[in-house]
Amino acid sequence: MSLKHAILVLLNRHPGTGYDLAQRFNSGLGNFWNASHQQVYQELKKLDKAKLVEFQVEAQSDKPDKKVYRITRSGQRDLKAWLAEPAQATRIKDTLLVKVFGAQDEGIPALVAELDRHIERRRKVLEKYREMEQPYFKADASARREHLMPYLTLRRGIRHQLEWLDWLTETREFLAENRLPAKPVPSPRKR
Amino acid sequence: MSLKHAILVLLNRHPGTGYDLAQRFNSGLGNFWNASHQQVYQELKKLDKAKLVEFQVEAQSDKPDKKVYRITRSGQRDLKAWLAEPAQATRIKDTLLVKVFGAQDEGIPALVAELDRHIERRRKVLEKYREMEQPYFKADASARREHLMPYLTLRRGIRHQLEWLDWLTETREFLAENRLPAKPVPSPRKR
DNA sequence: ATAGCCATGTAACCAGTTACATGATTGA
DNA sequence: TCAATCATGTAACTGGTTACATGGCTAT
Repeated sequence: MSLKHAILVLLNRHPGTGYDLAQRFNSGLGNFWNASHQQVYQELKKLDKAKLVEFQVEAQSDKPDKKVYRITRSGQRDLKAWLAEPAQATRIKDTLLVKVFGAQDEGIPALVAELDRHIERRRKVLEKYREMEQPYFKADASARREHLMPYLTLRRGIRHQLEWLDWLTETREFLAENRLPAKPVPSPRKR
Repeated sequence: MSLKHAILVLLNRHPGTGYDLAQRFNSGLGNFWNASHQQVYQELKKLDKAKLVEFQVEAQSDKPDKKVYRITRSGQRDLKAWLAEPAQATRIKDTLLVKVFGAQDEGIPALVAELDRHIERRRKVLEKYREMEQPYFKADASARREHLMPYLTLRRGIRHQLEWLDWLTETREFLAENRLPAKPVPSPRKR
């Protein structure tokens, strides 16, 4: 698990409320690590007890009061140590693939429709990522350097969607046209 | 979740023991849906109670007795209904990406070493998948038709490893040489 | 000897999801 | 009036991991 560290990473960039963190988990880092607000609030409580984060209550007249959390020194030490640890490679864990694996003849038309839905969704996500990519190239060198790490992970997201779309469309074709793959997956040659 | 259905999918192909299923979760389907033996035994117990699977005890003199599970009619109905349901698209959830996102200047050399380890591992997995791909192309048309669905998912696995390697190597280069990406991720043109 | 495979399980814990709960402000 | 956004939380449940436990056979 690394919800703990995902939160530390976010607070290390800049302080924020639990609500705010939950929002950030819907974009940026959230594109490859997600958490609900319930989880975030619980985790912040734990992190506070462990003195890895601290907060200040800000009273607001128009909106509810908020607790603005920030990372502590000890939190930064913990984060640094975690970043240096080796991470284990994750496996794919995907329901759609279980369905493709298990599909029977009668289920093929329904599966093709399902693949179409996924193609649609992946296209939209890709579009969103492409829009997120633009500001990086409009920025000057120093801003690019500052946002390099998030941008590198965004590149992973873009590649990931492209790869999905590639597989989804070829698989859709094979099943819809009742054809069999004729060749192994091509290895891209080095540029 | 779909451990329940992953097990039904496996037992629908052919019967097996809990131990056997746990093994199968380390290859084939297991390359994109994993489960430990502890989980499998618990789940089989539940599935048995729900009458979706049944088992027969086979006594063995040399090895411990075993329970061979098979899917029931009602299990097949359940599986069929599940296969027809839409699946939601999964998000990436990956510790390595959190680390890349959160890395600070002092941590870059360690991160490069980490990326190298991941490149090594992904290469090995790819090699394994490439070996798994060969029998498919050595088989005749009817055997290919029979193993089509598992092979299609294997193609996803291969593409996935290729995509990872692509990203890992480019990211490694950017960080090791302290260069910035000069262009957006290229879109592959249609073949 | 020792490690690995076959074969089964329990118990404790941690992570994550869903449902429930409150309450003010703002815009359609 | 209804939905959305800001802001916080609790409770119950489900899924998944780690540790513990047993025990015989086979190959190095």
